[in-house]
Amino acid sequence: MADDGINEDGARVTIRTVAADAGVSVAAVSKVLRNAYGVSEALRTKVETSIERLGYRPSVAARGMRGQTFTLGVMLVGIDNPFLPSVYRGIESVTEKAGYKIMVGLGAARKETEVRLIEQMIDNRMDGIIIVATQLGGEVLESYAQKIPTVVIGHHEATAQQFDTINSDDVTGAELAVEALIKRGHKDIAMVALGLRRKNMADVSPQRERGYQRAMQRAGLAEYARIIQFPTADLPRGEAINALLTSPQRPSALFCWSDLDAIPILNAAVEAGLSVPDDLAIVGYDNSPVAALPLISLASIDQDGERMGRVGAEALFSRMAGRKVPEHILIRPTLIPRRSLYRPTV
Amino acid sequence: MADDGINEDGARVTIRTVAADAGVSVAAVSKVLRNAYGVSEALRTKVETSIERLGYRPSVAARGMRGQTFTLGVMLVGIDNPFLPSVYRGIESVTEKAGYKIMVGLGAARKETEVRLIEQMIDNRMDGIIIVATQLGGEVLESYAQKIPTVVIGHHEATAQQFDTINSDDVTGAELAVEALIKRGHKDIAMVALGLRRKNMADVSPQRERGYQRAMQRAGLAEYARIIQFPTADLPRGEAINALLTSPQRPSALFCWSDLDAIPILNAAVEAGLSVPDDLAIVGYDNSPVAALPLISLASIDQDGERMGRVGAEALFSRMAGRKVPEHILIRPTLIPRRSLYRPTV
DNA sequence: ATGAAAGCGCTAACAC
DNA sequence: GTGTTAGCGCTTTCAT
Repeated sequence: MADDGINEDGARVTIRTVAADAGVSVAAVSKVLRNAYGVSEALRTKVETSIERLGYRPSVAARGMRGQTFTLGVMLVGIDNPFLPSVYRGIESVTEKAGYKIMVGLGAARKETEVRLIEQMIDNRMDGIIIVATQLGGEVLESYAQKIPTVVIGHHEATAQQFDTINSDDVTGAELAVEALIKRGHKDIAMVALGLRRKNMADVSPQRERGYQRAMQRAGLAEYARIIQFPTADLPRGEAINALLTSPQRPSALFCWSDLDAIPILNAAVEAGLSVPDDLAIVGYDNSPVAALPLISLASIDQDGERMGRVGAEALFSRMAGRKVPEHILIRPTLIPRRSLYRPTV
Repeated sequence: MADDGINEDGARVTIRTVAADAGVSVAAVSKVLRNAYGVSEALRTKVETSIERLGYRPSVAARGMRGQTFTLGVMLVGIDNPFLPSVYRGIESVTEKAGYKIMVGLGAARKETEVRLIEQMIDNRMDGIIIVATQLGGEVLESYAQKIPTVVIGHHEATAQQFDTINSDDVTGAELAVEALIKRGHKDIAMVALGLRRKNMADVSPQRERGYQRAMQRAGLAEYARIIQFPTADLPRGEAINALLTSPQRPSALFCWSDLDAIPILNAAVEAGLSVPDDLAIVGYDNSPVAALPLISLASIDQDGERMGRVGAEALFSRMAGRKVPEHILIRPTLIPRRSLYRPTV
């Protein structure tokens, strides 16, 4: 049992145990641990041997009291959102290489929960945090970012000074979707946007609305343009979908701000006997795994979440290294065409 | 800015700041913090007032060095698994009430990743950990459980001594599925199980295989019983599905160990022109959100993940409070009938 | 009931 | 290049 960090006496193996075992000072061990400057090769190997043999593991708590914890906080908001796993993988791929740990905060998209999680991460002395898809406002974020290096992913705040933002170019994404629909001959194209309740000018949905409006205008279809605000709660959404599908002004095509709405709408449309895409074409946003299922086959805008995660982690590291001037990075999304946009040519 | 834990001088608010402000000793403040015995009402209110005014937040790191961190580690394996969010919500509902924080470890189902995460949680001095759906073996878990109060969810290890287990009654779940298929007149019922590579007698899949075998035997259908081992990697799965669907011995019904396999199979079957459930009935396991989509409508066994999470968190608290004798709890699952099992009577 | 003081395991000046 | 030592912010005896 030499590898459990407890020696034969049942005493915990600390930096002192290692120092004694290696016949050096605690400072020497600490320096080896941190790859600090000024250790001879001989000393280093001696210490490393002892560490190995004793199964020593540095206490994160003790470290956190003075130096770095080598741990990053990642706040994932909206645990069910299919977009998050890919972002997380991207972040992880960068942090792993850098030898950093991750502490995840999971939370429903409630502001108080988010605040609690951020404070928890500050309390835990994270070296930096990445906040994904938050509902929090710019002022709150600025104030936290003052205390801890911060990167925000999936939340537009282009004038932020204290933190970086990584976003999909949501305006372009919406334009891609609308243009694809126009190319298929659609004119009466409506958009389904995120309900008012949770809206906030920094959110992604309004950006997508801008792209939608722009594309419609540019194509001279401004008269058709209309945005349907969808409720965010689940229950009333069923009614909203029905209302939309049975309305005499039902559009011929729909651009949805998220697959979260597009998928239920697609389902309801088919259930109601409509043909997709003939009676109603649909393009969603996020390219979630479900959209790719053959029975669903929902065309969608792909944000490349993994890339966003990677870029975000890299930005955080450069910020932790001392960069002060904020970076606001947009990543170009792509359209994934599927059956909800056009029938495959048989 | 009294609420950011930093006072006007820019110095961090510590327990000493609070003690000075309240005119008491640091020991007194500590006692109030921990609701320790032996503090007068007067002192308590004085201290609480100061804490409030200064916006003091105890340092988790410092706490971790001696006492409890009031933080639980939750290890969620397989970030995409749709079963996990519900378990997490269950855990959270209990810990929140108890005033405990959660630190989440997210990991692909790779043993070395899992080991790293568990050790990270021990390093971070979590007060206890909940491990969900791990691939780790019983011996490894026992050895970690010796160092930290541990509860394992979704992993059968009924003889474990050092930790508790919370599981769906997977044998019963499988029986429910098979019996429902038999009731619909099926005889030639095959099972799709988790591939050999990742198998481990403690996993859930073998339990479901037992239930399948038992139900088939009891119905006198032992001659039809066969278990198809599915590869876990994604690529070869497409071929495995095709082989299954085009085989001359294609069964009339399928029980899948997980929706993860059932959904792609259902999709492929429909794409291949088969009628579900007429040509092939399917019952999955997990009742994931996708299964409920009308276009999918996959019958599935519901594990009630939220309840499992709640029960797991409660077990952990009682273990942290001193219980030594292990608990191994089974939770009865239910069948959610949908179109993949029977056509709705029109 | 309250406080003084000794650590917990580590980092980072600073001295040698 | 290596060691000594003073904290970091808290908990916890042990006096008072």
